[in-house]
Amino acid sequence: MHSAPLKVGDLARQTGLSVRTLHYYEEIGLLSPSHRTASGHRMYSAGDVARLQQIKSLRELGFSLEQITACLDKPGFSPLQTIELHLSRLREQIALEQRLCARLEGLAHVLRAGEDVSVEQLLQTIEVMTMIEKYYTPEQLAELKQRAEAIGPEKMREAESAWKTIYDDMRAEMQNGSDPKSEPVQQIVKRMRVLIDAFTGKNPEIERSLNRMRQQEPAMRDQHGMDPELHEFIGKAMR
Amino acid sequence: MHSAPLKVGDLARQTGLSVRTLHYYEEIGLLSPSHRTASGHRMYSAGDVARLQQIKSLRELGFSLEQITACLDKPGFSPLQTIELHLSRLREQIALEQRLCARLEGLAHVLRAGEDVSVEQLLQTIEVMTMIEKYYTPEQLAELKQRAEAIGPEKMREAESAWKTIYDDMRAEMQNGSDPKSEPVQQIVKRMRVLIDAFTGKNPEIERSLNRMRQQEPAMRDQHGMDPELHEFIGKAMR
DNA sequence: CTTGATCCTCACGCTACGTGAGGACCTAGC
DNA sequence: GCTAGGTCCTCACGTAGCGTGAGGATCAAG
Repeated sequence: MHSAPLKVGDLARQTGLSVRTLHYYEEIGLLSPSHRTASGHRMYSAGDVARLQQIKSLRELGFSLEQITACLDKPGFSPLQTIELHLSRLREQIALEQRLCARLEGLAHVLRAGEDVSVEQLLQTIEVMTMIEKYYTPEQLAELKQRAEAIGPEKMREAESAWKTIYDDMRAEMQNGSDPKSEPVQQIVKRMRVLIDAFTGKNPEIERSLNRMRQQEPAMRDQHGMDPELHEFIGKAMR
Repeated sequence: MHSAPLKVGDLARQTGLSVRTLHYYEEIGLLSPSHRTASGHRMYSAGDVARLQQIKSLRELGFSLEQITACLDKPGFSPLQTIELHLSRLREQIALEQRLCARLEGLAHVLRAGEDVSVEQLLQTIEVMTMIEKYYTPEQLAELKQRAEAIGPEKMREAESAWKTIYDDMRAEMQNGSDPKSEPVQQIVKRMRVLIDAFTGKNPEIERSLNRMRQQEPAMRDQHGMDPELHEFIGKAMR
């Protein structure tokens, strides 16, 4: 009536584990076969198989072999507490990975937009992203992301090139020796206003964050071929 | 103008890494200090520091040290593809962990309901849960879960005890020798119907799954003190 | 009796470092 | 010049959960 004891290979096939795994489980005292033949071959009884099933169940729940050993061998063991601890850690890890996922998605998005995906481009994008995350609150970032999706990628590229022409025009005015308060310069400032409002959504908090970042991060300016004099000139023009 | 080279301890403090980590990065050829003193002390230049910053950025994105080495040292390297691969694996892992989380939550929920949280209780609950997951499709499980939440835990416990009295009453009828088709037995069947409908939500798919499980899993019956004769009797009564 | 499958133990490999051990070097104060 | 405390060096073992051989014994079938 009782099933015959199994050899390692048979048990391995039956459970889908490897022979090495069963050896290891014995090595750490988690599952020892209840019998050995005279020649030293392991013989697993039905009870051993049942225990292995339990081990597999607990493994699928993500417990470590050490925890499983404690759970199965210590008599007064509280599983609920262990599970809750395990759960809290798992939830934390998921939250962490989701944040990471969001960052990677953003990164992939940016890289897909530009065609050159060199390592330098990657590293600079990362740098910009971490910098951005430093200056904006998570809520602001969510708002920015939402607005970016509403606007669409073509409009984003248009804005990108609009900034370039604005900088070119500004530089031309500066090299002409124009007064920052003069009419043609103020016209360019109006074009900047439109773009900035499109970016910030006229949210004053976001505009403050943007200004803080522009002031404190010299690396940001280099991106668009911005030099200190031009920066100074634009600063005057915007007042 | 250029910053002085740093010793390991200084670099470690500056980056928040450990000295051992920096030693290790050199060991695997990821970051070697560009100079050593005559006595063998490592001296990290500003360029080394910059490279370390890049390494840190890529590490925060979850890349392995081997991937980072490849990324930084091979000239023709496509980051986008790597990131997308990384992303897909990460998303898969998150999905896996979320399923695991749901299972652990269900487990914790069941364990909190009953007061005895012994290891046997835990293992039996796991067994029942995996069995349930085998017979119902994920959509059906979601439906069941939703209904369970709508009903609330007290009603669940009421249903639990209602089942017990139904089994008791049925057993009494059986031991009285009643005909399964007789009026009092059919009254009990009606009470069963109500409970089953409450569980299945009158969804015929779910009822089919339930019947399949009841037929194929003898272990399920033992839970409520069900024996083969009683099972047989109830089967006749329900036709 | 041979042959191929299976079994045994031993032992190194993997990741990304932590944690000493034992000894050389550096800087400050005396 | 000497000492003391801090910092540096290399070497080497430990982690979790096995994978992957090496080299040899045992088993079941023909």
